[in-house]
Amino acid sequence: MAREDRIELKARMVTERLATLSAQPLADFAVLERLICQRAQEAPAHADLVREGESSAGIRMMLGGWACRYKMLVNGRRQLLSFVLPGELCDPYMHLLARMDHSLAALTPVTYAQLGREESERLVHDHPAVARALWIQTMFEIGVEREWTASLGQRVAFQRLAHLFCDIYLRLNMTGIAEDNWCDFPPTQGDIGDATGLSSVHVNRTLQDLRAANLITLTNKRLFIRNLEALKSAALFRPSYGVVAH
Amino acid sequence: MAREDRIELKARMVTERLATLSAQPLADFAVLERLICQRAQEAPAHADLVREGESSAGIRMMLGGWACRYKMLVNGRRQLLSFVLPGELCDPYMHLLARMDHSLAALTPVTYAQLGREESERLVHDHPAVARALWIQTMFEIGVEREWTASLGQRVAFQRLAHLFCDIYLRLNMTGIAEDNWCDFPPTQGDIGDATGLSSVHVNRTLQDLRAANLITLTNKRLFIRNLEALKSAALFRPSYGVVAH
DNA sequence: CGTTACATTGAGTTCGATCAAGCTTAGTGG
DNA sequence: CCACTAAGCTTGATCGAACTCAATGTAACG
Repeated sequence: MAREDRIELKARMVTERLATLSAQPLADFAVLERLICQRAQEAPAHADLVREGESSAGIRMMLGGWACRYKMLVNGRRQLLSFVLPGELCDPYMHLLARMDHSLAALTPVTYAQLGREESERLVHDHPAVARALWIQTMFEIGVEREWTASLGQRVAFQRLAHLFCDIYLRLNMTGIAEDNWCDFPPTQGDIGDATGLSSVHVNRTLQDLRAANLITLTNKRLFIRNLEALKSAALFRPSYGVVAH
Repeated sequence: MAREDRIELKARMVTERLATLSAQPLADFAVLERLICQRAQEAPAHADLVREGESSAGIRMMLGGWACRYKMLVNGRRQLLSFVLPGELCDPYMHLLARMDHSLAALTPVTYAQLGREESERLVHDHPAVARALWIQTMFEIGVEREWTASLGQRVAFQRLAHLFCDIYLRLNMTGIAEDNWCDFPPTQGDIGDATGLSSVHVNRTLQDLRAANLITLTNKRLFIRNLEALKSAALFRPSYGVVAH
C-alpha cells in the first residue's frame, strides 16, 4: 500500500473516533481529515516530540505508533503521565498556554500530524464542530489521566499493572486496533515502571505474578489477556471514562 | 458587609484571575461577573457538589472555601485528585461529557457559582473571550493535576507534603488570598492522606518531620511556611504550571 | 458532660526499593 | 559468520519507607 493511502486510512481513523466520541457526523471532519494528510510526519523511537518548557505548537494527533507524556523531576526521576495511542491527541489544546508543562516522547517509531499554531486556531475558529470534538477528546484523555492518578495513589503494584493492561487494551479496542484480547505493547519494563511509579525490578516480579495468576502473557512486545473479566476485577477497573459525549 | 457585596468581591476575584491568566482585558468578563453574582450559592462542609457518574451540569466556579475533586475505588479507598481553591473552576468543561468521571466535595462551607448547562453553552458561544479564558484556566488546573501525578509516582512522603504546601500556598497567593507565608489550610490529616496516597498516621509523622526540619508549622487549620525556599527545594518544586497564557 | 471527630504515639509487618549479578536477545561491525 | 556490545530481562539478598492495628490524647460541640 502506498504511503499516501496509509496516511489516509489513519486520518480516517482519527476523524471516525472524533465523530463517535462527539456524536457528530463524519462529514463535519472532512477539513480536518485533509489537513491531517497534509501535515503527517514521522519520528523515530525515543525522539522527544516536544519538551517541557518549550513553547507549545498547535494541535498534534497520533496516527501510528505509541508515544508518552512525561515529566522529569529535578532529582532525575521520570514519571509517565499517560500513553498516547494511535488516534489520540498528543497534547490537546496545550497551544493555549505559553509553554509545555510536560514532555512528549515517541516510544516506538511514530507517525503523527502536526498543525501549526495559527493553523490550529483558524481550524477551531472556523469549524466549531471540530473544536467541540477536540475538546471532548481532550476531556476524555484527562479522564484517563485522572484514573491513572487514582492508581498511583491507591492501587498496589499488582492492581496497577492489571489496570494498565485493561486501560490500554480497551482504548486500543475502541479505535479498532486491538481485538480478541491481543494487542501490541511496546513499552519496556523500565517504561512501565516509570508509568506506574514502580522500579523495573518490581515490575518484572509483578508481571510474573500476573502470569502465574493466569491473567495475561506479555512477551515480545505483545500483550495477551487470558481472562479480561478477571483482569478487570483484579484491577478494580471501573471505566468511568468510557462514557461518550453528551 | 452585605452578602451581595461579598459575592461581588468574590466574582471580581474570579474575573480578575481569568483576565490575568488569559491576558485579556477585565471588560471582557463583565457578563460573566454578573452571571456569577446571580448564580452564587452555598453548601456546607462535607457536601458532595456532584458525584461521579452523575450527569454533569454547567460551569461551576469556587467563590469561597475549599473543595476537592476525588475518586472512590471499588475497594473503598479514596483518592483526592486536586484541591479546588477560591477563584478556580470546579469541574471545568465537564459538561462536554455526559457524565462526571469524578466527584466534587466541599471540604469547608463553600460559596460557589453554578451555571446551568444551556446557560454555559450560550455563554461560551456568545463570548469567545470568556470561552478562551475558561479553557486556559482549565489547562492550568490540569497542569496542577499533572504535577500531582508526578508527586504520587516519584516523590517520597516528605517531598510530597512539602510539594503540597508549596503548591497550595502559591496558588492562594496568586489570587491574593495568602501572603506573608501564611494561609488557611482546612484539610484534615485524613484528607491530606487521601490526597497524597499516604495513611493518616504517616502524614502525622511526616508533618512532625517537616516541623522538625523547620520548614512549616500547621496548627488549627493554619499553615505557616517558615522557609519557602527551603521548602521548595525539599519538595523538588519547579512550577512549570505557573506560566501564564500565550 | 458525654459524644464524636481528629491528632498522636507505639509496635509489628509488608510491600516495594536498592544493589548487584547473571542472562538473553538483537544489533553492529570486522 | 561470529565476536562484541548494549539493552533489556531475570533472579537473589538486603533494607527501609510506609502500612496496619491498636491505644491514648485532645478539642470541639450539642
